[in-house]
Amino acid sequence: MSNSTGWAVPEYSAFDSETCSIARTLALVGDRWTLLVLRDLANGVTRFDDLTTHLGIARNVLSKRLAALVDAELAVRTGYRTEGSRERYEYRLSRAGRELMPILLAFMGWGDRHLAGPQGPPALPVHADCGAPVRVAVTCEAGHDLGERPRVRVQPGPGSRRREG
Amino acid sequence: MSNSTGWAVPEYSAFDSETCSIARTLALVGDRWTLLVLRDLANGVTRFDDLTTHLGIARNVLSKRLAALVDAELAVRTGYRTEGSRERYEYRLSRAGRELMPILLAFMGWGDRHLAGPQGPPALPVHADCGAPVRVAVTCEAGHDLGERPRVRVQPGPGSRRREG
DNA sequence: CAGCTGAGTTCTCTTTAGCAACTCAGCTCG
DNA sequence: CGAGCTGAGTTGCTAAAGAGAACTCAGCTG
Repeated sequence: MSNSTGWAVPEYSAFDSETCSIARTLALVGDRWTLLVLRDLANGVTRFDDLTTHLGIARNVLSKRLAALVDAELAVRTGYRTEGSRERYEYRLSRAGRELMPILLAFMGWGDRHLAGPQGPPALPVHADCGAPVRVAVTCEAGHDLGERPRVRVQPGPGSRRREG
Repeated sequence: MSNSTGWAVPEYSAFDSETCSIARTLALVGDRWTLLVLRDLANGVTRFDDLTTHLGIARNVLSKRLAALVDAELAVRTGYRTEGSRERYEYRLSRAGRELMPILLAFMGWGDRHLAGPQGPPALPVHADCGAPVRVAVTCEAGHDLGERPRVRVQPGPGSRRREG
């Protein structure tokens, strides 16, 4: 397979699409709502009814998404109790779930640069410890900052699988 | 609104969910296939039939996704001609589309860390200029590397909008 | 001019999402 | 005690999106 440059690509298309880490991650969080649910969990909106009203998601769909997140161990369902009420449940990010933050921040960065209105970005993420604005950067092990449109080549890794069929 | 810690969150839920840059970006690329299409475009799989066979996406769905990407100016439809054939079309990432790379690399990094099999990651992204492995990092303007589970607080930005209703 | 190719469109069927109403447990109040 | 409230769901119906296969269509070759 080649492209219009005639330049021989190292046959990316020869490798299985679903084995890719992007595809595998999207299988967990790549539906229409999950990343927004994770965003809200990260921002302290952790209760069922709060999530439905803030997101505008249908209750049955939220129910499924939360169950899937708990199942994938990206979120944890824990009991809480406010006085004068029985025990209720809320959802909090797990360790693995919090490690999705760079993905959310990457989305945020792109949206801020390309989709913000004239007034500027709707939200500003800051380092909780020092208060300085936060950004996502692509760097290489040689110490280069690859900038906004990183020139990246993808090589087959040890876990690569050729496409069947 | 509060959470089980009793700690007063600065009312994230008071702000409109759809105004968020994450939500806006997901509105463009947040369906089941678009990010995988973008991944393939980034890796040189640029033609309709190649995309259908590599991704396993239905042709009508791919058709819609590509049209949406062109419409959003994330991809460009350009003609090419191989000798002995009439002009055909392929899809390439636009400037804005290439700026989505950090998002794809963030997905890849998470998947590599959490979903790779025993053999290791399926693919290795390297800096096209120097060949060194590439990674996504979250940093703050004070120069801190926030690590894998960045402690980030979100403040209302200039373009924030309170939730209606 | 018959057949091939790449790039789609059209049609039917299944899956997922959206919406509204209903359930259910335990709490408070009269 | 029983009525009503609240948060966290479930159930049932409709609407939209995706899967799969067949069909179209333009221009090229033999």
